[in-house]
Amino acid sequence: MVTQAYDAALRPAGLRATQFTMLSVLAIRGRIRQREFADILGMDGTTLTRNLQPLLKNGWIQIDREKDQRVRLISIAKPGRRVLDRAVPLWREVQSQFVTGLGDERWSGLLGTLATAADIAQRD
Amino acid sequence: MVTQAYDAALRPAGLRATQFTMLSVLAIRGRIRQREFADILGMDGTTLTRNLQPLLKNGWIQIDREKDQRVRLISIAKPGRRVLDRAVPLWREVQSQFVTGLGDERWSGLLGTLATAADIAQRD
DNA sequence: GCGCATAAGATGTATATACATGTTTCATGA
DNA sequence: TCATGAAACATGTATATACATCTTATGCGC
Repeated sequence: MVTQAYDAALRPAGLRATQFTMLSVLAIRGRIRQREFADILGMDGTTLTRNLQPLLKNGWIQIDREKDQRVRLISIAKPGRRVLDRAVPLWREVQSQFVTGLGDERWSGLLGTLATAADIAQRD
Repeated sequence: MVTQAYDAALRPAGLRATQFTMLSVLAIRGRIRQREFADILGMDGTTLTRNLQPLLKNGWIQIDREKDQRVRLISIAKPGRRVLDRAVPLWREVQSQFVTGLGDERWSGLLGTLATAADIAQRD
């Protein structure tokens, strides 16, 4: 339900929640190896390979090689920055609805609890 | 990451987390209308239509009609109960890892916070 | 009883997700 | 130097997810 709310809020910008997250990471981190990108997103490597396709198709990202020909370097392209800029206010709006609705206490508690849950999930 | 942990734990039983949830609801609630089933799961109606297919293919559920020919009544079938029975101990194991790892305090806090988040998500 | 709005599902299309496995490239030890 | 194992990524296949739209069946007003 939460993902549906974020998807609905971002729809006017033409972005899904996953795509918004991916472009945001690229905007903040700059050019990054595909492998490291998958780790940051907590996403299986093969999932990332598929999820890059819509972004590439729209010209929102760029993929380069380095000396090591196995590695792909992912970066956000100018059209990607434009669509991200249009999406950020929409994201802020829905984000603030959740933060305000939950209150600072429960909001920060949620972040901490989910981080711990992710740790537990990776222990196995 | 959490879903991946549940999927991995349930794999020996041949169930995905979503399928475990669906069969559990059917086991508890008995025969139920497809529409109401979707509401309980917080799942779009068309998503439920697709998600029923693997369960049907495996003979785990049964679909009946009632007087109103538009309505489909979903119920768990015997093979579904068997696979669910095998899966429950696996689910308990991974479930207890999260509950124990988080502690009762944060666990119950998480349940309450997520319920509120779902309310907020549905307000729009 | 008829027409029409509505309810319940199904279908077309697109994205998201991951496991098993395949391919290419690199590093490393004999 | 060369075989071999490992790293990085892609592909085959299956499931999960939802929006737009379609089909079919009901209910309701007149």
